[in-house]
Amino acid sequence: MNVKELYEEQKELAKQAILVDSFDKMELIGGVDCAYFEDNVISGAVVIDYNTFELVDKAYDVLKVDFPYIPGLLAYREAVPMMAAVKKLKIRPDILMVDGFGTNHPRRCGIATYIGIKLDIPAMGVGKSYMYGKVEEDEIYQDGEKVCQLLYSRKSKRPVYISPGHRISLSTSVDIARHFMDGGRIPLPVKLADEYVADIKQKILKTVHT
DNA sequence: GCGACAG
DNA sequence: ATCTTGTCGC
Repeated sequence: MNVKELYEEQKELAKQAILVDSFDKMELIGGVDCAYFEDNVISGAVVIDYNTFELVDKAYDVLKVDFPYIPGLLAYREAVPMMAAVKKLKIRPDILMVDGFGTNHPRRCGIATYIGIKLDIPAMGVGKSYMYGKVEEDEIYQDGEKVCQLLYSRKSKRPVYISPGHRISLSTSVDIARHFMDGGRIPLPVKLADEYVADIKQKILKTVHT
């Protein structure tokens, strides 16, 4: 498939995105992220208890990189690995927090939306840098529609970009992100997933000298 | 043609 | 994302 066809697929998936809360509970929140070494992708998923902030489950996978990084097409590089890690979890999270964007995307199909639809699971995006759209104050608009909220932690000067992916609204996504913003810049689920894959990476490099 | 667009 | 030392600040 060429870039043009992938663009079309994203537009089709975007049409299927449900941007209103569509779940009956949010007790377990998942976090997913990726790390790299040579031509491998390490994907990791964690599950955090919304009320106690405890880590209740985690799983990872290591796969060969099979797609380059192309702005706007990150999902085609990291979605399969991330979904593989999520499928290995023993405990299913009620909502998934993905490192990246959701509907705040050139074709309204960031990796959070992509994964949410593919796995039919509520998903939201947590981006670390500007992606797309008209910035007004601390929110971002596309076609006059609010698609992203900037969140600033007490410390950091740089915000985190929150956007809904699938089966969840922007406001609820922001509520959840705020709930897990204890101190640091990155919401807990994503932060733990990030530390998790970084840890797995170190263990692998330490074991397999190459 | 130019610019911009996560990780 | 990743390659990398020291260094400024709470």
